[in-house]
Amino acid sequence: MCGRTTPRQAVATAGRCPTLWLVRTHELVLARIERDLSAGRLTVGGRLPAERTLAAELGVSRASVREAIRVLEAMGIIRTNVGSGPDAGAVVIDNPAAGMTSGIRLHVASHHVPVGDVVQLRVLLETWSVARVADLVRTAGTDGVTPPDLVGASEVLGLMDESSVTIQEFHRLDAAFHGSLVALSGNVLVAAVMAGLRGAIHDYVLTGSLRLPDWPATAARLRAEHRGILAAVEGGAPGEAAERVRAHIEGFYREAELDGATSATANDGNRPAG
Amino acid sequence: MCGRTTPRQAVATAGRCPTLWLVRTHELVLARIERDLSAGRLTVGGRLPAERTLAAELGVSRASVREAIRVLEAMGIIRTNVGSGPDAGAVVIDNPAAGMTSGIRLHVASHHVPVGDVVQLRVLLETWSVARVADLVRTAGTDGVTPPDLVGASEVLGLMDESSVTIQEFHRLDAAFHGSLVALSGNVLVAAVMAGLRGAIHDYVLTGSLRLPDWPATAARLRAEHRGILAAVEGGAPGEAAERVRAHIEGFYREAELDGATSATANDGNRPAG
DNA sequence: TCGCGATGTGTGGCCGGACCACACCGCGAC
DNA sequence: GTCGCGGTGTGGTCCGGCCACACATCGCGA
Repeated sequence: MCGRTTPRQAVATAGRCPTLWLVRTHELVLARIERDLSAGRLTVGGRLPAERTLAAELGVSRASVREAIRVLEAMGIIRTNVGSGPDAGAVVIDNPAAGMTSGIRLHVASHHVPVGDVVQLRVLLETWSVARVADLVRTAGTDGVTPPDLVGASEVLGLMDESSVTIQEFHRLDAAFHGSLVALSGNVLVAAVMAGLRGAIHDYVLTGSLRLPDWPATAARLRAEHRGILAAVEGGAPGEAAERVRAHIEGFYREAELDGATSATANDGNRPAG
Repeated sequence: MCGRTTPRQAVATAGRCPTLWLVRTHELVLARIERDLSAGRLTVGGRLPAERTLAAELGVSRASVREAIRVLEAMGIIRTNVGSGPDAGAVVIDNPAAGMTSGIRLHVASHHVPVGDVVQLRVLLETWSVARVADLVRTAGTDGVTPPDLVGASEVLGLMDESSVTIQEFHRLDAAFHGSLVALSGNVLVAAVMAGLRGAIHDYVLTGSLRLPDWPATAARLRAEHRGILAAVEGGAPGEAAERVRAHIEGFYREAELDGATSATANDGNRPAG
């Protein structure tokens, strides 16, 4: 036996311990939950069994259950709450962006993923998204496709025009605008990755903005570019929308001097602005 | 005080507990490690302090440290090993794909991210990558750019020609081929996301392949398509390479009947906008 | 009868201590 | 010199406990 005599040892027919059953205990819990998710026994909004219950059911310690729950929480699969009532316990949510955000942020922190790569991927996803949405606008009606609803994005732009918005609020609204456009592309995974990218470098963006010599001027330019992007989308011009988005994003990162060398071509001069 | 009197309580100047210091203990550990990573005190290949040491340093319990370590492990930031020696303990690695894989897989399992969305994103990333690599080939030499090294990809194709490869091996090599092309694009984040996408739906692909009526024929077609993609890349033809990749991926998923409705617009053909 | 405080119950959060298997390291016997 | 064996430090696992929290219930007094 191993690690104290335990119910789990009853499963191992015979012999040594960890290397033999070759999965750590918390992975066993993860597997169980993933199965429940897959089989539909657990759906968004549902609740996991209580930690103590789950531990007893699986014959593992509560500590192992908690480790698994932490992982799921980090992935944006569940959310935990103390207390009692309908919202207490570990409820299944679906927030892929959360996991993306922390994961990417950590890898950026470990200096293995350059900020430039993040920006590059963001440009790729976002140009694709707006092009797609613009194309939906263009083809709407011709084949029964309902046109995408752009009022949300438009309203956000209205809020950004308020002169009282702080830099923080501005970026929050900016995220909302870009996010709503990407969401209209219909691909939830792309939207999640996008949100993750944004979140991962949010601090960089904020500190970069605070360094800008003339934020009001920059903000005004960004507002105008947003209008232009939205107009291109509303006009059903995929190519123009994509190009405007590309210029918008790359321009800002260049101005904020966040265009750190991409892992791509670190050798050729990728610091055009000086 | 709260949760038994503990060193940590000394930090809280006064008052209630969890909601007041509003971060869970393991997040405190995560923050510390992220700081160390960011500051370069912790680099790839380095080792975290022992769990007991870390717990003592931060004034938290070993359980909380372990929860944080589980999260980092799930993200592909660290890898843990028992025993002693240079490889023991929690060593910093950098495997973003691992976190992506499990994260995406879980969200697919929870029925919130359709397989079709995964495929769509894969097509987007991979067409971009091969187009980029092909463009690098095309412009190589003209401005001091060293041409990408395609021998690795070519060798993998050679291995796939062996008649003895099983379906499992075939898909492993297929992943290696696509992975090497994406890696040549130079964007490590794109490569990581790609690997994550592949891993997340690997089981689907495998079972889908086993269902195919005539696997040898399919395999032969896939091999030919790989050759075509590689030729287009080697020939410096971005557009052709991208189109071949798109057809290759979409064709396979359609044949294997894995092109489940995308969350996007299940009605129109999921053409990448344009 | 109605309102409201005290009490009960189930939840996650956290702790400390314990034991195990493992891998290495160095000492001592041969 | 070589071999064997115990010491040491590591993660892996478990147990039992206590706390704060939020809700549900009951009982008491107005």
